[in-house]
Amino acid sequence: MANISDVIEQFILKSLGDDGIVEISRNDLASFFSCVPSQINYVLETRFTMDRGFVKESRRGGGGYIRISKVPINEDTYVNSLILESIGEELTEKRANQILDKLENENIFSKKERKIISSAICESALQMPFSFKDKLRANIFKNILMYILKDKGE
Amino acid sequence: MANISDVIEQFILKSLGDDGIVEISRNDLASFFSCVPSQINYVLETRFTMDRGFVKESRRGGGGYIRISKVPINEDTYVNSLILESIGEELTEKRANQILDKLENENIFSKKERKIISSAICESALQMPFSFKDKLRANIFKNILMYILKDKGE
DNA sequence: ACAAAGTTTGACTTATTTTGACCTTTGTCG
DNA sequence: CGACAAAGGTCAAAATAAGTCAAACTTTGT
Repeated sequence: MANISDVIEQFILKSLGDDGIVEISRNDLASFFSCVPSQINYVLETRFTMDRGFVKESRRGGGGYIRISKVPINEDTYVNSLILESIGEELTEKRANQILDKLENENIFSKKERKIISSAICESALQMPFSFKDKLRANIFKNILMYILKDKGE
Repeated sequence: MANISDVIEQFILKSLGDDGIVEISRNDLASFFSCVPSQINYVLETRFTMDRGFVKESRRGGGGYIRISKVPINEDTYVNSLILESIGEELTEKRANQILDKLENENIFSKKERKIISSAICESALQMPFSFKDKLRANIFKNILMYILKDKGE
């Protein structure tokens, strides 16, 4: 964890209240971590994504803020939207892991199940003599999710 | 044993902690041994293979790393023999399901876990414009098993 | 002596983070 | 209203790191 982005991410995660909401000041955070303000945007863009279940709101000007909220989801709706829209035709490993973060967080998959899935779609699993991996990954992922919808509760 | 690859191999092996995990920086290691960075990849490819019980993860960019974990593959278990001999280079869907039956029977995988795996390696998941599926399936399957070994008990 | 196998090297590629210059929005005060 | 300060936003260049691949070289076995 040697990069500052990860440190800031952890800091923000810890700052989330019980209601899953935190309000930060971009400039304050940046100066607290001695980095440029846009670094904060970078962290928000790469880590507090919709895929991971975060919603961001902000305001500029005096008294400006950035509010980050972790949104609760409806399992069926969420899984459905992953299959139908969110994943699409191609899926990078990074994004897949973000989605898995969320799915594990929401107890749709256990820790072990999540690891099974990530090891099924990681680079080393999809070793092949040409580049088709993201398509394949999307396909495998959706296939697993379809099963989750189908056999829920079993 | 005077070649640098063997020396680097030994160095990495010694660096493995009690948990069997070590995190290295490719560039640092290369400059420590005065070799080109890709030499490190060569060592990893030839010595820290799945067959020898190693799992590798890495990240590029600032704060990048290569993490090597040793999984207890030397214990003579069913899972080990699957990885080392039984599965081999190619695996049909039928045979995969036979193996999964047994793994579920032995409580290595729950019913749900088993279904996740079978949906990750079934025909429809591995849809692709040519035939390579059995190889891919073997690879994915072994990869999953490696992770199971790696995180056993967690 | 030669072919096969294994090792070394480096040019090129891809991924990720860090930094900074410039832009836009909002609030306040004269 | 208009100027200005206080926030946050955007985007691209630079820096940091790892990955790939093939050519050149070395070792080994027959």
